[in-house]
Amino acid sequence: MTKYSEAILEIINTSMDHPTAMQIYERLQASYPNAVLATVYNNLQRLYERNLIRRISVDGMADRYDRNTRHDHLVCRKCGSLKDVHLCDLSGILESQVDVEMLSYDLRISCICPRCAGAE
Amino acid sequence: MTKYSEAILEIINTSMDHPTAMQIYERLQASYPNAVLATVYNNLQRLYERNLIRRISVDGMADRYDRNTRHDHLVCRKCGSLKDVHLCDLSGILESQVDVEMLSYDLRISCICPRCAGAE
DNA sequence: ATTATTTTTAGAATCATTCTAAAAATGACT
DNA sequence: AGTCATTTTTAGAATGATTCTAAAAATAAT
Repeated sequence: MTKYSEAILEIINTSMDHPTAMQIYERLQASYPNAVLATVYNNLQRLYERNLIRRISVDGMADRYDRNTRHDHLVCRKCGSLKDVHLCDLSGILESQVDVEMLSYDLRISCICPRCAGAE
Repeated sequence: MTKYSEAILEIINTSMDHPTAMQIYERLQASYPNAVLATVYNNLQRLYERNLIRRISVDGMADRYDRNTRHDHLVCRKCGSLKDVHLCDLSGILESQVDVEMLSYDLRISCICPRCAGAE
């Protein structure tokens, strides 16, 4: 764990808003003004491979990063915004239905967020 | 529904391999050799908005498209390959736990595909 | 038929992300 | 504390999927 890894992991673990690489980069500037965007990407990739963070890809938008805690997401079908939601753990149910080793699962519920619903 | 919409929807509905826009474009060439890639993107976008097809974004790869039937996916954590899997319908369970209108849900099970598991 | 709307086209533009190669930092082992 | 190997950082270029633009064509509406 280098200082950048630590700092980036910390940012993700304390952010509630599913930041993009760019947003993480901006937040990192506060403590490391000389860090470079490529470093953020490098570290995000490594943290992801080590399974320390989650990555959420929604079409058309930059990937977003999230703490690796058990929770699910509401995804707005219009604007792509994410919201955490804590549903029951489905691991057991799913594991019994799948014949490969399940590393994790990702559940996204598609909906229209209040903001988009309001803007009709 | 224009001829391109129809043809592209048909391609997606009869493809079992989660094709990318480029692959759909290539397959479309068989019946419409003059069609253009932008047309494929335009139509994919429209079909998606009309909820006639599914779109699957996995980080780092081109989006893939899929029939809009109830099924879930195994996603290889290494190579990103997709495989259909038919798990029980969770709509009921989920709907009761969420306080917004659920349009649909997307469940991905992360695993290592046989090919990647073999290549150690 | 005329007008309005939607779709297609070609190519440029965008933009997130990855790549490259060199420099720096770190770690391992004497 | 010195050498060698490995990992990380850096700057900037390159990539590549997707979107945008503006004009032409097709389609639908009146």
